[in-house]
Amino acid sequence: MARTRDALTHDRVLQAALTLADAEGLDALTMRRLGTALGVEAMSLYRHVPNKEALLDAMVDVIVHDWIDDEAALKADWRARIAAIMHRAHATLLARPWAVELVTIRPRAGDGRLRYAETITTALLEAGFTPQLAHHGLHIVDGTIMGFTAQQARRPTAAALGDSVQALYNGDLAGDYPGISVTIREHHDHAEEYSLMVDLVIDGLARLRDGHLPPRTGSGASYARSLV
Amino acid sequence: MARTRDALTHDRVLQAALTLADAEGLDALTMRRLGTALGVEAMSLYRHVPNKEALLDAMVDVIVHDWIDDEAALKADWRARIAAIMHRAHATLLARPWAVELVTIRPRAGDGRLRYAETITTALLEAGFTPQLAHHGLHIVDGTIMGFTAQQARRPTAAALGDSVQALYNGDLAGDYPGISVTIREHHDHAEEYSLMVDLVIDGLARLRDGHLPPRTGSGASYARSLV
DNA sequence: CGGTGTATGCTTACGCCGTAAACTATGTCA
DNA sequence: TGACATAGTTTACGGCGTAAGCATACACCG
Repeated sequence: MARTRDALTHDRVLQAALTLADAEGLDALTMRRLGTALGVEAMSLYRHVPNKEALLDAMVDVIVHDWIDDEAALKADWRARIAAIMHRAHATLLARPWAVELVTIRPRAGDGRLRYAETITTALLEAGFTPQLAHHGLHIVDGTIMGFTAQQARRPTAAALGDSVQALYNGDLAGDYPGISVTIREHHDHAEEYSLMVDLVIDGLARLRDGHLPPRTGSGASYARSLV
Repeated sequence: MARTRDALTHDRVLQAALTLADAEGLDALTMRRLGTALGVEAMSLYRHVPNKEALLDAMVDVIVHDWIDDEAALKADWRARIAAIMHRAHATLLARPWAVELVTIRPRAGDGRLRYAETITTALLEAGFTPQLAHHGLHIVDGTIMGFTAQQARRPTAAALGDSVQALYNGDLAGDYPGISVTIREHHDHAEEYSLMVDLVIDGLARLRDGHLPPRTGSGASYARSLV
């Protein structure tokens, strides 16, 4: 049945997978359902994708690549460049909350992820960071994107978040948790908060580059030891 | 068969789940295998746990609670207090890499997580942060823990990381990715890098409290728009 | 001491999942 | 025309989470 028309391709499978995940979440992305979405049996997909893992990795790569897909922004000053990537990543992930899980966990690096890392690294190197500090910087930027976004993407599901959080809003637990009972009602603009963090991180990087070491609190080794 | 001896309890199930995940990873944690580990059929577990999701949530709560389980450290100066929590969290998660996936994704907040949030929040409030800033601060700290740790926990699996990273080390891709080809060989001490980030974040928080706003790069709204 | 109610764990079964293996139908080119 | 490669199908297997109903053994009461 090698029809020429409507032939399946790796890319059609990949796009359909993204669409399905967008529409119904990651749990709905099964090989059978993906097949159905493409009008095809599940096993047919295996002609174009070695296994589901590889498909997920490819999805990650598409998403991460998108973060640096803005030529205009990438010509600016290093701060603006990195800010652009961070904001784009944030927006992408909030639009596709299911992707957070994939992006934060999957280790396999395809071209998209490498290019993303490359873009940040060269921005830092060109801005006068030492290779060592650029390396740290990449991890700092990457970690900030993942951590912040994971956390904010976690929130929207707050409808089904657990009674405790409801109770907190009602002030019912003010005795047990006085601090968060106060702060939980604070005005909360995700974008604004993220923006603050982005600028804080970029400013921190600049200060590091210029030799302003933050006051050290300790190496952490003692805390690690206290776990045993 | 309500034996008095060796009776199953919620806590025994929970502990066994943690042990199994520690020993063989999260994929190995199935209800059947967990039952076997406890010398019991899978369905017996459901007398003590409503479903697997709830078990995973309970595991998360144990882990997060552990982050603030250090009374000595929690009496110190606010910087040291937050640093202690962050380092403890990092150490815990690196020791239990499988937990990263759970902790970063699961939204349901039990007592452990609430108490963790409470501890950080009150530390900040006591240190003179406004409720608004304390709220941001909690998210900043939490995001940093998750993001950084997820990333570092991702690395160790680098053995099975993909040929591209191997190639990078060999310098084979220096043409395509000149920046990371240079920086990837940088000396890399996870603990030291994390320490740097912790201090950078805490210093950033202090500066925020004291009114030193970092130079703003933009609200991010434009990048969000550029996605459409 | 014997009977009974109830908590605890077991058995069976269902509908999902990812995917291995073998098969069939199609289009290509000699 | 006929052989071959390619694309999609069929069938099947072992594993998953868990619903439903059953069996057992203890705790308590008379």
